[in-house]
Amino acid sequence: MYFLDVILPIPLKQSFTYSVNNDEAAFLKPGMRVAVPFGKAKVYTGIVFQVHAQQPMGYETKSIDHILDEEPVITPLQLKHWEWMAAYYMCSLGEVIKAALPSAFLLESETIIKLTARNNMEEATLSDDEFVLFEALQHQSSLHINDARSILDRKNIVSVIQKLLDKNIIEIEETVYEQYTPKLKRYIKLAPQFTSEESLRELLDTLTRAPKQRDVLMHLFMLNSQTRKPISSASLQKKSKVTASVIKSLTDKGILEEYFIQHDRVEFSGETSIEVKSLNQAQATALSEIEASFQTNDVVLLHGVTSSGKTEIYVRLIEKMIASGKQVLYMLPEIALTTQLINRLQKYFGEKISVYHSRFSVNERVEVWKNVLNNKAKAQVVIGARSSLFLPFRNLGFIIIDEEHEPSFKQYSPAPRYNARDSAIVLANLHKAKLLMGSATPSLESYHNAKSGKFGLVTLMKRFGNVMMPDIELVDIKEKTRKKQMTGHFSDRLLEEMREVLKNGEQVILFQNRRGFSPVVECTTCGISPQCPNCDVSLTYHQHKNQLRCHYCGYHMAMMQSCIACGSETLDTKGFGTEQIETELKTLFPDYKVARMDQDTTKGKHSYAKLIEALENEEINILVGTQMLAKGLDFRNISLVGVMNADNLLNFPDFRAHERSFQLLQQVSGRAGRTQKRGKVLIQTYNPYHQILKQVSVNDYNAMYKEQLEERYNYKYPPFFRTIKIVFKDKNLARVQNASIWFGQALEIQFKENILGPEPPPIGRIKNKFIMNLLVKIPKSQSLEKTKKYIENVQRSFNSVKEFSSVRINIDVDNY
DNA sequence: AGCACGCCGACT
DNA sequence: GTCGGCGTGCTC
Repeated sequence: MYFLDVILPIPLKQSFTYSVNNDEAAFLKPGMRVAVPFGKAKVYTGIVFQVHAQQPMGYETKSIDHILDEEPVITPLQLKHWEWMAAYYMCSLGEVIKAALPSAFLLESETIIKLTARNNMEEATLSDDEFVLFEALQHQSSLHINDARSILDRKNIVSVIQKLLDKNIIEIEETVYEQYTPKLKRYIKLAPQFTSEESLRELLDTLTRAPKQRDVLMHLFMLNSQTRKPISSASLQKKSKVTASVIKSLTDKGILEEYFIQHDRVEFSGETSIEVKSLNQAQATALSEIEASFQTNDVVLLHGVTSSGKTEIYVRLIEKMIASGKQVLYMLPEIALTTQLINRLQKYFGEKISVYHSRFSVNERVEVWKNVLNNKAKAQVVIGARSSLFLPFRNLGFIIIDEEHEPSFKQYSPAPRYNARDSAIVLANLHKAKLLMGSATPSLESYHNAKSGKFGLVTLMKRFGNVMMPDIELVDIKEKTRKKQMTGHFSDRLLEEMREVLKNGEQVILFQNRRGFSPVVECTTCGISPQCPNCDVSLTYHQHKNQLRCHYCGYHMAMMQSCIACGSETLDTKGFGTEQIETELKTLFPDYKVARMDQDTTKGKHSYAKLIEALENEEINILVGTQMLAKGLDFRNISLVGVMNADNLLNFPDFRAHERSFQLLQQVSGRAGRTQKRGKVLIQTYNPYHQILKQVSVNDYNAMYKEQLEERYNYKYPPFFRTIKIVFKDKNLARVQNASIWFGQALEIQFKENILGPEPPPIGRIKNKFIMNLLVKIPKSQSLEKTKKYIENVQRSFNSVKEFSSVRINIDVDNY
C-alpha cells in the first residue's frame, strides 16, 4: 500500500493524501496529473507531489480515479520555483498551480445525467420540471448539468435532480473530459491500387463523365510531381477549384484516401529577414558592457532612453544564447499591446519563437507548453506576458524583462499576487541563467539594486540615429484659464502646435490619463451626481451608449433625463475622459481624422492591431488615448505629443505616484519625434512648478531618482522597507472595521509603529463589500520570514474569532 | 475556492 | 405549509 500527496488547485495550504496501488506508485512521478475524487461527488485534477508509504492518521484515504499523464507535465524545477512563490507571496501552492497551468490541464468533473436502465415509473408522479427533464432524456441519451439548467431555464436544479434520483428515474455520473484536442489537418493521397501508370490511365477513362473529379486527380498528380510534401485536402481543393463534396465522392469511391497529420495551431507563416540591423557605436558598447557585466553579475539592468534601440541589443544576446542551445524567455508587460515588437522579433527569429499570453485559446497554450517542455526548436525563444514565467523550461539560459518598471508585472488579483520581475530573478537563479532587465525609466527598486551593486548596470543614453530627445514644454493651464485662453480642455499653445504639425502632414498623439478622471454627471442645481449602488464611486458617463457605468462592478443604467435627487434638468458632465477629448477634437479639427485608443476601443481581438495599422498608414491624424499610448508604439511620423492634464497623475494617493508619473510622462514623450526632426511635447498642468514635471521636462532621471529615493527613505517605503498589504473585505462596515482593528492591534504588539492603518482605501466599497487596508512595513534588518510567520499566526487566531468568520482577507506581499 | 448542510422569510 | 435565500464548515 502506497500513498500519494496531491496538490489541488484550491486556496488551501495543505496537500491531500490518496492511496495508490503498487503499479500506480511505481508509475507516478511528481509533476504528473491525476484525477482524484474530492468532497462529496466531484473529481478534480491534482498534481502529484510525492509518493510515499506513510499512512496518514485521522482519516481514511480515498483512492485516485485515474492518472492523466504518461510523463510529468511539470518539471521538478518548476515545482521548486512555485513552492518559493507560494511561500514568498503567502498563498497556497494550489493557487500558484491554478495560475500557472493552462486551464485545459486542470479539469473539474462535470455532472452527466442519464436515465436508469429500468423505467417502471408512472408519469403522473412527476412534477412539471421533473417531467420536462425526463422527456428531454427520452431524446438524448445523456444530459450535461448545464443543458439541464438551460432546458429548465433556472439556476437551481439540484432539487429537481435530487427528486428524480430518489425516484430512481435517473442516475448521475461525474466525468472528466480532456479538453485539449490536437488540431488535425486532412491530407489526401491516391489509393495504392491506382499508383501504377496503367491503372491510372484506366481510372481516368472511367471518369470521363465526371469532369470535376478528373480535374481533381489531374491536379493531385501535378502537385505530387512538384513536391514531395504531403498534399492537404484544403490545398488540393483550392488548386482544382472544386467543392469539398467532389473530393469526398472520390474518397467514398476509394480512389483517394485521406489521412491526418497533427499540426500546431500557432504557426509562424511570415517571412524572416536575414539581415539584422547593425548596431551603432553606442549599442555595440552597451552590448559588450552587458556581456562583461554578466561575467560577475547574474542580473543586469539596461537603462536605455526611449528609442535607443534596446531591442537590437536583446536580439544579439538572444542569438548567442540560442546558438548555444539554451532556451530564452522574453517577458513583456501586456503582450497584446506590443504586436509591433513581436512582429519584429518574428522577423529575426522566425520559427524559433513562440508567443504565450492570456489572449491565446486554451488549446494554443497547451501547445506552447508542450513545445517548451519537450525543448522543441520552435519554442526556443518564448515571448510572453507575466504568466509565461510558469512555462516548463528545461534548459533556460537567459531571461529578458523588457519595460521592467511596468506595474503590470505585478498581479493583484487573484492570488498568487506575484511580481513576475522578481519571481523571474528566482527562476533564473534556479536555472543558473542570466537575466537582463531593460527600461528607459527603471523602477526605483531596480535602479537602487543596480546602484548598490546587487545588479549590474549598463546605460545607453543616445537615441538611435542620433535623434534628439524631444523638446518638452510645460503649459500652465491655471494661468491659461484665468486669461481665458482655453478652448475646452485645450490651451492655445497646444492648439497652435497641433495646427502647425497637422498642416505639415504629421501626426499628433494626445494622452489623457483615465484613472480618476472619467466623466461624471453632476446636477448643477443640487450638486448631486449618480452613485453606483454597489460601490462607493460615481457612475461614469459613456457617450456612445448614452449610459452610466461603474468601472468596478459593471453596473450600468440608461442616462437619465433629469436629476434623480431634485428633478431639475440641469445635468452636466464633469471631468473628462478620452471620449470627451475626441468629441472636442471633432469640432476643433473637423478636417482631420481623429481616433481613440483606450479599453473601450481595443476590446476586440484585432482592434488594437487595426488601430496601429491605421496609424502606421497615416489614416489617422490625431490619436487620443490612455496609458496604452505609453507602451511600445513606434512611429516615424509623430512629431507632437500632448498631455492633456498631468496633475491627476501626480495627485494619485500612492507612494509610487510620483515615480509612476515620471515614467508615464517620459514614456509618452518618447513617442514624439523618432526621425531626424526633433519632437515636441506639451504637458498641460495646473502646477508647472512641480518637481516631477520639471525633471520630466529636462529629462533628468537621476534627479528624480535621488529625490524620490530620499522620500522613500524618510517615509519608510521600498526599496528601504518592504511592505505587505493586508486587505479586509466584508459586506458589513462595522465588522470589517472591527476585524481590521483587531488584526492591526495584534500586529502592533510585535511591529509597533511599522503598522499603518487600518484605513479605508480611496474607494471604500466595491461590489457591496466594504474594504479596509492594513500596511506592514518591514525594515531591511527584520527577518522577512519571521514577519510572515507572525502574520500567519495572527491570521490563525483571527480565523478562530467567530464574529469575523465572514471577513475575507487578502495578503499582498510587495504590494503595488 | 466549491459545495453541501442547515436554519429563517415570501410565495403556491 | 414549501421553496429557496445564503450563513457555516469541510474537503484526503
